[in-house]
Amino acid sequence: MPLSRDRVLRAAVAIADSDGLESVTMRRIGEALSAEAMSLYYHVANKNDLFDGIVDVLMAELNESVDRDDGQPGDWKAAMRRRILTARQIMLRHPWAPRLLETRTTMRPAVVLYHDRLVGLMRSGGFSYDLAHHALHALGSRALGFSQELFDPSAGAGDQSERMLADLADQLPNLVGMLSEIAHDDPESTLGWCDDQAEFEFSLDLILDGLDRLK
Amino acid sequence: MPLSRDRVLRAAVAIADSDGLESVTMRRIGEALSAEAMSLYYHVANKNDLFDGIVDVLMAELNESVDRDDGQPGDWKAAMRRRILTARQIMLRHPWAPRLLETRTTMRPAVVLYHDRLVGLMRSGGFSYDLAHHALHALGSRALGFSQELFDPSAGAGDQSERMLADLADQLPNLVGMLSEIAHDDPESTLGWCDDQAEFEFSLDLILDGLDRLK
DNA sequence: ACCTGAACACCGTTCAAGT
DNA sequence: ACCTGAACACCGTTCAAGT
Repeated sequence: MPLSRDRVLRAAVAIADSDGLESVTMRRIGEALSAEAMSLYYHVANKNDLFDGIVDVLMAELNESVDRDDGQPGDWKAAMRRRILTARQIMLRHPWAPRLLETRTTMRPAVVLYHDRLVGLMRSGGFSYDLAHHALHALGSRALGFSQELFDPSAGAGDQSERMLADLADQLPNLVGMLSEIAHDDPESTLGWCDDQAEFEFSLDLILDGLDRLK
Repeated sequence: MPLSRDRVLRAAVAIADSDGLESVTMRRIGEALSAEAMSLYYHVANKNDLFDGIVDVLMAELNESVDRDDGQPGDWKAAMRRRILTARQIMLRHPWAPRLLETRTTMRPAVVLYHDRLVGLMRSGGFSYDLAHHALHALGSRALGFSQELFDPSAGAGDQSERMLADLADQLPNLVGMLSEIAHDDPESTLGWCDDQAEFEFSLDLILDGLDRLK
C-alpha cells in the first residue's frame, strides 16, 4: 500500500487526536505508516505544508457537519448559532485544532469557504456588507467554535501556581469574592472549573444579540 | 557581571522583540549574555519556566501602564475600555505576546491580578459577581488587549493562497461581494487589510454595551 | 515515480566537573 | 554558589542513491 498525501495527513490527524499536536513529528508519522520520515517529503513539501493539510482535513469534516444543519427552521441568528455550535463540537473532538488554526498564517480555502457561508446567512438576515464584516471580526475564532481560554484548568493548574495564588489571595479581593460566591451557588465550579459550554453560549449570544440590535 | 534570572528574562524578551519568539532559544540567550546555554539552567528551571518568566516581565509592564490610567473620569465602562485599549498597546509593542500567552497553561499571578482589577471595576459599576464572571469569559483574551485573527495579513498571505482563492472566487459569492463593496468604499482595505484597531474597538464596545444592557 | 540511508544543523536538557 | 564541556536524545530537512 503506497503512501499518499491523504494517508500522510490522516495518520498525522490520528496521532494528534491520540497523543497531542507535539507528538506529530515526521519520524512518528513515518513509523505509523511503516515508512521512513524522509519518504513523507515526496507527498508533503515540509512541516508547514503538513500542518496546512491537517487543517484541510479538519475543515472538511467541519464543513460537512455544518452543512448537515442546513434547511432547519429559524432566522439568521438561529442558523448562525447552530452552525457555530456544531463547529464547536468538531473542536471538542480535536482539542489540538484551535491551537493549530491560530498558528496558520496562510488562508486555507476551506476556512474561507466556511466564513463565506456565515456572511451569506447574515446577508439573508438583512445585514449590510459592512456590518457582516464587523461581525466576522467581533466573532473572531468564536465563529469557528472556539475561544481561547487564558486559564486552562484541564491542563492542571499545578501545585506551584496554586500556592502562588494562595499567597496572593489578599491582593485579589474581587476575584476571591467572585469565586467564593460562585462556589457557594455551584459547589462544582471554580474559575478553573467553569461550565465552558454555557460560557461559550453566553458570549456567542451576547455578540449575536448585539449585532441584531445594530442591524 | 553575573547572570541572574532577571537578566536572562530581559535578554529573552529583547530577542523576541527583535527576531520573534521562535528565535528565543537557550543557546541564543546564552550568546546574548556571553554565557553558555547550560548556564541558564542555574537561573531558570527549563524552557517552560523561561516562558513563564517572560510572561511575568510582560505583565509587569502591562500592569504598570494600565495602573497609570487610574483616577481618570468615567464610569466602569469607560474605565474598562481604557484599560483594555492600553493593554492592547503593550501587545502591539510585543507582537509575540498573544501567541505566548495562549500557550501558557499555568496561571501567572500578574495575569490573575490584572483580571482581579477588571472584576473590581465591574463590581463598582453594579455588576453581580455572576455577570462579572460571564463577562470575563465573553471578553476572553480581548480583556488583555488582543483577539486572535484567523487570517494574518501582515504575515503575507503568499502567492500560493492568493492563487487558491482566485480559483475559488466563484464559490465565495458572499465574501467576494463583501470585499468588493468594502474595497469600493475604502480602496485601502481588503479582508487582509482591515483596520485592526477599529475592528478591535467595535468588538470591544459590542461586548461592553451588551453587558451594560444585562446589568 | 516513489522511497531510503547517511548526514547536517539545530534543538532542550543532564550531569559530572571545574572555579 | 555559580558556570561550563561533553554528551544524549530528539528535531526538520537535504540529497545522492537506490528500485
